[in-house]
Amino acid sequence: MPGADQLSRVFAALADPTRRHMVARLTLADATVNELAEPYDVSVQAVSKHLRVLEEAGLVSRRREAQRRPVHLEAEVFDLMTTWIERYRRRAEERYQRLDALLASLPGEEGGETK
Amino acid sequence: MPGADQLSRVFAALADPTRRHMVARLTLADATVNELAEPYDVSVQAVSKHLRVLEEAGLVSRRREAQRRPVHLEAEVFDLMTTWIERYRRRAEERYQRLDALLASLPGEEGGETK
DNA sequence: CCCGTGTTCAACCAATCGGTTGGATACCGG
DNA sequence: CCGGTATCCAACCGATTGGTTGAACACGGG
Repeated sequence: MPGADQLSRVFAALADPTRRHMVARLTLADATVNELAEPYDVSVQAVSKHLRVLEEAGLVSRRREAQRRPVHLEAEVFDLMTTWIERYRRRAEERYQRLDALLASLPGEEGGETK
Repeated sequence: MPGADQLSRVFAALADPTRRHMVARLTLADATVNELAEPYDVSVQAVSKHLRVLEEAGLVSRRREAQRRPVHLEAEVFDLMTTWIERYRRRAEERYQRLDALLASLPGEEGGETK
């Protein structure tokens, strides 16, 4: 969507299985729109639209090469997601550790809610 | 999307900044719908809808506790994403290494830049 | 028991999405 | 310059999204 931040765009782009599949294919080699369209039974224009979504998310770039416009994966954008995910995963794990410590320090049966 | 796979659901769920913010908050502590709704100027029903999206993605669960229904983060689902991401990031990196090796082995004039 | 608080369900709405078809546009080879 | 191939832009369509409001449901405490 228009004013969306890049992280939202990246997640949204990868929410579509067709686009994930294209990204997977592009880890092997750059490809043209027609090559990318071949495995699916949708129109080339639909694939072109998917590529625009991936491009606006910063996941791919296109260069001009004669009539062709090969698509190239920009894998660094993955870091944006992993940074976000790892940050909160770490926080969640720390929370579990605190909870475990609390439970371990409790003397007995059930007890006093300290909140 | 009804028939979507879980990976698509997780990516789609996190494509919304409000939902990402809720997930971030839930790494600190479980919370009720009303507590989660408080920071935003949308209706409680809208927040309830967001929670349903997160729940269908497997990112949160809800238990019943008197009248309240506290929401709990299920952080393991993050692994689904990191597995996917790391798999293709690795492939992309391997591809770069092959490309570098190829370039290094070329009898080239310019560019023997080994970095 | 029933009132109030917390949450969900249902209908509706505008905007967006993923797809289509049809018509530009860009570039190369003859 | 002209034709062909590759790609994009524009208009349209049905389904989904994120939001609204209003009513229903589920409990626990006086």
